[in-house]
Formats: sequence, C-alpha cells, structure tokens
Amino acid sequence: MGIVERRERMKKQLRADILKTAKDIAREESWAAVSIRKIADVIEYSPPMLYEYFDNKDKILETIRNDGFAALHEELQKLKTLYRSPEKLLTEFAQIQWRFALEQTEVFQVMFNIDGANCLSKQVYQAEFAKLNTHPVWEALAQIRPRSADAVSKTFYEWWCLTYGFLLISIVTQPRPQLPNLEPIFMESVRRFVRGLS
Amino acid sequence: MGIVERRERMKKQLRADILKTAKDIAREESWAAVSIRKIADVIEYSPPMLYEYFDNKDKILETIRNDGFAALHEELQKLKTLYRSPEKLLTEFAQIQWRFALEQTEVFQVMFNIDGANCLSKQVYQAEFAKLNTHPVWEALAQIRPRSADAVSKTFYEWWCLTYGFLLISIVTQPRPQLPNLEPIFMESVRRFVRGLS
DNA sequence: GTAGAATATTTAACACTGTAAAGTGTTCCA
DNA sequence: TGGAACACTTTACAGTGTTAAATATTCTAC
Repeated sequence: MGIVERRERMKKQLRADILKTAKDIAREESWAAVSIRKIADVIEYSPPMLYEYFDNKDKILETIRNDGFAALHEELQKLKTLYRSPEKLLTEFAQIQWRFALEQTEVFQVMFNIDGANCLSKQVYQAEFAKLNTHPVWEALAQIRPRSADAVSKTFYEWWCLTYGFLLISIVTQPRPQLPNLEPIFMESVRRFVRGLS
Repeated sequence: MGIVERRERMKKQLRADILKTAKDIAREESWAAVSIRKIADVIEYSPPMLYEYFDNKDKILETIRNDGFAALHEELQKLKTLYRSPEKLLTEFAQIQWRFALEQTEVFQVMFNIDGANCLSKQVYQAEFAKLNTHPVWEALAQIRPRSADAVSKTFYEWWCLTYGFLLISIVTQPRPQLPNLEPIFMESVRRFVRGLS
C-alpha cells in the first residue's frame, strides 16, 4: 500500500518545486517576471496544474513569505539555546537577518512586498506582533531593561523597524556604489541600539 | 499668437492629470490596480494617447517617484531657512517625512517600490547619495558632530535607514488605521538618534 | 483481464495587461 | 482651398491570472 504514500510524496515534491521555481525566476529576473505560465514551463506541467497546489498566485507568495518568517524564527530559537546573554542574542540575530536578506533576497522581497513582489495576504505581520511576550527578541529586550509589557513592546517595534527597515532600504536602493560595505554600518547601528537599552 | 501657448498649457495639464489619476487609483485601490487603460478611461482619452506624454508605464511611476523626492527636498530647504539648530532641523524633517508618508502614502509606495508599486528606474537613489555634502541633513549631521566626510556619510546613511526604514515597515506591515499610533514611537527613535550623535 | 470509477492533466477560453502600427480625423498655414 | 502637421482612435499582438470542459491516466472491483 505504498502507492498513496508515493503519490503523497510526489505531490509534496511538486509543491516544493513550484515554490523553488518561483524563487529561482525571481532571483534571476525579478518578481515582476514571475508568472504562472513560466513556472509551469519549468516544472513541465500545464499552467492550470498549479491550481491543484495553490488557490492562486497570491497564495504562492504567501507561502514563501510565511516560510521566510518561519525560517528566521527557527534561527532565533537556535540562538536562544546558544547564548545566555540577551545582548549577544540580539546582535547575533541581527547578523543572521543580514545574511538572510543578502543570501535570500528574493524571499526577503516577498516578506516585505518590495521590488515587484506583491502579496496581499498580510496576516503574518499580525502574527508576528501577537503573543509578543514569548518572542525571543521581546524576552531579550525585557531582560535587558525590565519594564511594563507595553514599554517592551514599543522597544520591540523599534527593533523591528531598525533591523528590517535598514535591510529594506539597503535592498531597495541597491545598487549604490558610494557606500560599498553596508554590513558594518548596519551592525554598528544595531550595537548602538542594544547599548542604548540599558 | 496665444494658440501654441494654450496648447502647451493643455498638454501640461493633461500630463498632470495622468499623474494625478494614477495616484488616485493607487490610493483608492492599490498600485497593482493602476493600468494604462484605467487612467485613459478617467481622463477620457484612448490608452495610446498616454504614450504621447510618457514613454511607458514605468516612466509615469518614475516621475511620481522623482516628484516625491523633490517635494521632500523642497520642504527640507524651507526648514533650513527656518531653523538654525541642526538638531531641530533633523527632528522637524523627520516629522515632515512622517506626515508625507501618512498623507501621500501612494507616493511613498512608489518612492520605495513597496506594496505593488514597481518602478524599475532607480537612479534617483544614486542622485540622493551624490553630492552628499550639500544635502541639508548631511550638513546638519556634520554640524552636530564634525568628522571626516566619510564618517558623516555613514551617519547620513544610518539616518536615511532609520527614518525611511521605519516608515516603510510601518506602511507595509500595518493596516492603515493603526499607523497614527506609531508616530510617537517614530519620533522618539529619531530624537534618541539625534541625541546620540553628540 | 476488462469495465467503470476516480484521479491526474491538458486544451481552450475569458477578461485583463502594456504597447506598437496603422488609420482617421482635426487644425493650421501657404 | 490644398496639403502638411498635429491630435487622437482603432486595431492588433503577445503576455497575464484563472476557470470550465475535455481528455488521458491510474486504480478498483468483478
């Protein structure tokens, strides 16, 4: 009775292929160039086949967006087990965010709707700001400077804007030969922010 | 001989109408919903007529983007005559940026390629980072903490990422009605940045 | 092993999109 | 008044997301 299992496995594989192909095209061309027909062409199926796996194009992007946030969350959980110092956790996570934006720019573009990536489903942001007090970054901030939950949440939002905002601007305004090495500037900003907390 | 002048005037008007209509549609629906045909419909001309005024759709967005940056530059020049204190200039400008992003969100979206606004022509960013030492914000930063030109330019980039990054994240992640609550957090971040300079 | 049901997949079509070429008016000057 | 210049529209093409219908394939039951 391994037949249904094999089918299930192939379905999962094809679904993953769709997502990968979308990202590949976006990386090599741009998100504006990503079309259902082009993806179908690469995975060697007819366009309507994609609708067996995703309700519509937007859901494809939504999946990539959610996966992106999930991947960062995973990294964050790893860091939590690695470092006891909340300051260290924050700067290390910022470093990971930088690498992620650099190495998987096309995913980052979807996560924040920039440069042609346009995904209507935005409920992932609400999720990011729900149950804040269990978020490792929130915990780290509270640990560094214990205050009311609301005050910590404010700082959390500042952190969010500082790190992701920096990356967004850096990606969108690229290429920018005048300021070649932005990573040190980014990390310096982050460290100053962390220092300024206590 | 007022005929050619009248024609010239009407051409200019129509050009402005195209830009305004694009922004109107973007504001009421989204940038994804802005199409040549829809604009043509509103200004009551056939679609190809638009190509007498703009080479293509991208040029329309590019114009809106450039106009947006130009508008902010103008405000900045005004501030320069109003305030002697560089700290005051910076915080006041941040306030203006906030209001601009709030009141002309659709222009802001084009300026930074977010939420469906997708404009390929990015040379305005290069222009923003060229001749930095004449930029009022650069001057203010240099005045507060005089250092090497490179060091000031670094700080300028941090300022840019802080303010615009904050606004980008706020626009992208928040459903509109919640945005006003964030202004104090934004301004607080800006003031802390300015304080940290000296 | 074959009929029929269930799945898997494709073909064809619709209503959109940006844009170019060709055609039609309309205005103006000699 | 004829013809050039200009203003503008019609038509068309290749592309988009998406749906319904048609077809091919696989599996199940006899």
